[in-house]
Amino acid sequence: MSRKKPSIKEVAALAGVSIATVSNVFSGRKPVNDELKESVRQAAHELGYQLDRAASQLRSGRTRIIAVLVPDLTDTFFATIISRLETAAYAEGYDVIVASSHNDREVESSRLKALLSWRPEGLIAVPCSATIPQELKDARHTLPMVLVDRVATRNAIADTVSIDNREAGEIAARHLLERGHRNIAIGVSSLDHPPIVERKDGAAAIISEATGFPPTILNLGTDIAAGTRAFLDWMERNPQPEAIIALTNVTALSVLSALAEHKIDIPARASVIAFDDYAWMSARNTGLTAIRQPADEIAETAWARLKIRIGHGPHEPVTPTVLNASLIVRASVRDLTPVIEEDSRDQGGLELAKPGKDVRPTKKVH
Amino acid sequence: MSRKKPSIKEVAALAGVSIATVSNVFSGRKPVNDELKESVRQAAHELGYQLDRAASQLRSGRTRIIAVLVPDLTDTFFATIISRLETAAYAEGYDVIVASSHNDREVESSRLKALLSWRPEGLIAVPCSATIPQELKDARHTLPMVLVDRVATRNAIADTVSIDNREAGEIAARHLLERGHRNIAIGVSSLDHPPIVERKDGAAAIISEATGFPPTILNLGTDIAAGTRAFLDWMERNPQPEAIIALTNVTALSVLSALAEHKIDIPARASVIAFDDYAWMSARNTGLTAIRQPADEIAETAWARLKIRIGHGPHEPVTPTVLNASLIVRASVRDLTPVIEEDSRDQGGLELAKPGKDVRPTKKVH
DNA sequence: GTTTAACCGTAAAACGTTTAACAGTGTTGG
DNA sequence: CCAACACTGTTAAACGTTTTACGGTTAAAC
Repeated sequence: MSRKKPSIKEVAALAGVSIATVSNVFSGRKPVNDELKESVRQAAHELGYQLDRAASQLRSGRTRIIAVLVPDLTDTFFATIISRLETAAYAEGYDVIVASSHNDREVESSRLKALLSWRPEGLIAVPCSATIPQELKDARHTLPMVLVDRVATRNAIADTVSIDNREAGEIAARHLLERGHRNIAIGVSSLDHPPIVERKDGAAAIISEATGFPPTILNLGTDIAAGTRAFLDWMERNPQPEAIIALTNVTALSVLSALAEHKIDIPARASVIAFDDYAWMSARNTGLTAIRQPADEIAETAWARLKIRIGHGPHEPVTPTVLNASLIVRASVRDLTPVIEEDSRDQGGLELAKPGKDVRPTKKVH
Repeated sequence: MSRKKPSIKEVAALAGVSIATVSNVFSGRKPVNDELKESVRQAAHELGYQLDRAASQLRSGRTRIIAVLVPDLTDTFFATIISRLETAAYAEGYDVIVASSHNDREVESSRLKALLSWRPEGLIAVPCSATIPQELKDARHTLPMVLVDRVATRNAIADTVSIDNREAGEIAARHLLERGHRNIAIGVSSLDHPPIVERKDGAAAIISEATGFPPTILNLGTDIAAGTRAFLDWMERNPQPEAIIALTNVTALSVLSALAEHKIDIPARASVIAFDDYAWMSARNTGLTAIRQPADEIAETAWARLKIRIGHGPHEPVTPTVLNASLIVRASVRDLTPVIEEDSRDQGGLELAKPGKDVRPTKKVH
């Protein structure tokens, strides 16, 4: 029970071999006679020997580290990505170092510096805003990296993995329109995030085209409590919309909290489409209709992409990968389309049918 | 734009000083003349110099690393703890390395080994089961560590931070009993987790005492989908309980999903007390009454404790810290106590009153 | 029986820092 | 005026690995 950690030298001494042999036993780099190997193992075990990473890294130049940066660890979407990334990387002998920018550009920059000081062999980052931090730009030619989610696909500085956000917005809007909604508000987290802008643009375009006027855009931020207040404020000054599209899970939570505060029934008095697909969304009597982002698939694609990049070096052209979101239909969107033939352009649909649960069967649309 | 990262040597050469001086400029260990300092900074900037952690660690023996192990990254409770820990540690110049055991003892052991190979200066761990992994036991005298949440407070091998789980269970049970519930089921995640056992025991004791018979215990596991199925299975074979205490946020989600599947209204047809306090719990028309664990406070306490331990060395006696959970009363528990004087021992209370929202004001009970 | 080759070990030189020991300057106190 | 000291900077020795170059056996090939 000595205080100091034993080094390879002591293992070598105890086993009666050179340190190079000990190194070879553990790294498997060169073959070692079986019984020697055994006695080295024995000696190492006896001393409780453990490789010193720092020394190993220094000498070999390989760190086997993958750095991961996300805007918020407590957002299940990012947590899912990290979790997936961690197992994938670990399975291939890499260790993952995680940092969170807490949705703050200053912090992001500082954490990124810390991350890079580990000399990672690869980086997977979800930038917290549209402005790619300088650290990333500087590193792009020397460090394999892939940017995920909050990135513009055009003119990206590195490989990207994201979803077709415009399409996602369109799907949500179309679903609402098909069910007869006209008076639609869109809750966004921040117009500084490219995907949010795209979702919003996608939804807004479809809605404008169908209704002739653009939907209301509500900026609710990335903090749930603040978003709730913002939505409540807005509700006080405006007529309540028929339907709300929340372009983020955080936004959805803000909207739902605000509606709950006023005991506004969903979907009887307001329809909601949420973003992302979490357990709590279906663990309610009126399950939330939502746009699902394939978090697992995003993580796996990013990892696959990073490995390719690590293999190929920086001279391959930048590759954007775009995945597709899908609509999960549950019960939070009311169907306003009248069963009897009527003027479906009627704007006052809200008061038409009497409140009641939507009893259509739940189904998935690709 | 050279491929290779510049070392301290090149910075020294460019600035025309010795490498020791460069080191002093960055570490601040010894004072350096202002203009020299400036020219070193200049040179470093010019070359894009960045300290090599591996070399630094190897020589100094200090890693400034805190290792953190949790059972599941996607569980918001743990994510919150990590997030808090990360900022606290970072503010004091430490870097955090996170690993998830994915609720698997094998994985836990393997990840722990990886974590320890970083030679961290401290470790904060949430073990995934009651059996403390051997790696931790081995390290307890050489590595400052604090065990969080899933630990028994008695005979702990290291400092612990947890909540008073028995009390938490009691609070939940008492709340239900006070509101006239008798037929109570308890959903647990795993009886291999000491806190869960304590919560269960606390609740069960109170319930047994009041009703004369023990509550049903439902083992729903740590996976939401599996838990939902388990609960549905159970519901098929048994009369639905008046009230359910879910001793975990995952369990709560399982129970809620199952109830939602059968469109069982809360609290009209079933009352629910959940665990932990998340945004989605209040973002519903009938907010969930829940036992709140102070995740932030747990993280901060653990960090404070770890710092003390790092300062004091391993010879101080082990200190358990116990925090308190609190009941957040919302609307998911129905009040069965009759307004007119009646036999409150009536077991068939379920059919008595007609379904309706509980409109009592939301209030907190410490 | 000598040459080659294959095999398995070892010695020693890195890797990029930190740090103890030292050295060269003023500056100050006696 | 000299010893003592503070102040800054340098030299060189670590730290624990990996890895290159080499050496010594043994077996195979001629």
